[in-house]
Amino acid sequence: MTTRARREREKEERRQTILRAAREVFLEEGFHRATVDSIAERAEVSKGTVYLYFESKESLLAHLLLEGLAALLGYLEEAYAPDRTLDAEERLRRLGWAYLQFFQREPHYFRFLMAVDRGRFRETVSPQTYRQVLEASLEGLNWVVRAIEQGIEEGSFHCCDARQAAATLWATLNGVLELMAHPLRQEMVGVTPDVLYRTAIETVIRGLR
Amino acid sequence: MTTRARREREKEERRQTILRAAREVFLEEGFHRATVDSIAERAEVSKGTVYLYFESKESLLAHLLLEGLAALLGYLEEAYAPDRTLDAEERLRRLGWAYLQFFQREPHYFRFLMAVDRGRFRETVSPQTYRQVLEASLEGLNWVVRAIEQGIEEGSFHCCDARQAAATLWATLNGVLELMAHPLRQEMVGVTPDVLYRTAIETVIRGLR
DNA sequence: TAACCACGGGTCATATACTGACTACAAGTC
DNA sequence: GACTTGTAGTCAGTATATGACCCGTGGTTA
Repeated sequence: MTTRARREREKEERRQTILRAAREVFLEEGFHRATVDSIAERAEVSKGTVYLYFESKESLLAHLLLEGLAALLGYLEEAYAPDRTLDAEERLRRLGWAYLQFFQREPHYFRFLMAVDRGRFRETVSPQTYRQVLEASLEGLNWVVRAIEQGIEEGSFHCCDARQAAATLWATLNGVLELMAHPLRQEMVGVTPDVLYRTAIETVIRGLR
Repeated sequence: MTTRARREREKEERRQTILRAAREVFLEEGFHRATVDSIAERAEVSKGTVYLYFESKESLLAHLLLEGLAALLGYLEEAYAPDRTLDAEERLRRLGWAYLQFFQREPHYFRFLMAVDRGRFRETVSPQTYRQVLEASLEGLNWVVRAIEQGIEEGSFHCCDARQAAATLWATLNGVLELMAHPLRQEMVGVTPDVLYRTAIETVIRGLR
């Protein structure tokens, strides 16, 4: 039936509407102060409908996080290009660029991931959700780790703890992205954000040689 | 309830989807050959849903016509500006311009009105629908009639049958609009459509003086 | 001419989606 | 420790959508 496709489309749209509303309310109020009623109201549905699409308030949070991370992972995997042969430095540059892309194209997800991962996140969600989020995050970092390990094997990077090095790169880039959101800081630094971003990547790469 | 507004919006959207589908199918197949099943399919709903929103196949046609005419009447009334004082010629120019606007902004309605009003329309619909459509059409023409009568009263137009003059203007403009849809004819004439349109209006007005 | 059949307008019992008043309970307040 | 408040989560009731079906019409064949 032609109808089938349309109905599924509409269902997915409603789901997304609810997720978007939840994201906004969580960002504005924080998870604890946010109420399911206000999410429902923002999404223009009844509370019952929210529970028709998501089993609990926490699962709204989990879906936001996991879908955001899934999107990021998509960007990273494509950048890494596992089935192409690229040298380690090239891979790192591409991964860094992908992260910037994610930041620019999915600003909501990015902001949300950043906002959630501070404060008492561990106590907020079930151990299960916590584990899933942790695993997805690690999976992201792993693309970077893999590129660095490749560089060590190839002899172009000096020997070091790859995970630690990956974390350094990640933290560095976060710092630059954070700066992008603050015009004042940007002006203080006096460099356009993308030059700064590129410089940051190159600096870390040089440090790894 | 916040929900209320959204639900009414969605209902109206569905209604419009069905109307649009009906318009397309009627134009492609003609009223008789068109089937309600194919309209439902195009609108991605079941036949039952079509009958939930419209009571019959004919009422689909009637709504398309009457809503199209209502839109046109809106343009005309605004152009005539009953509560402002304008001279007759200015009113005619504005009415002509409004008709062009309608043609450009509501091409679907325009095409549909043109297409339906030939062939065996009278036998196709109930006398009731026929009367309503006729009345709405006359109401449109009446704005033109009124402007011409005003010109006669003011002494700027020579005495004539206002209705007949209005029909002349209308037919003239239809001719130009028809031409607009045919690039070849346009090229033959060698004048840009809006110059032609303006000329046509001015010619008729001059003829009325 | 009569028997048949395919088509398509219109119906309605059923299925799906949505609602919001309600319950239960946790966290504060006196 | 009783009492209030606020909110996560439930469910009986309602609104909306579906498509198998009914039935008349107009065309076809014997």
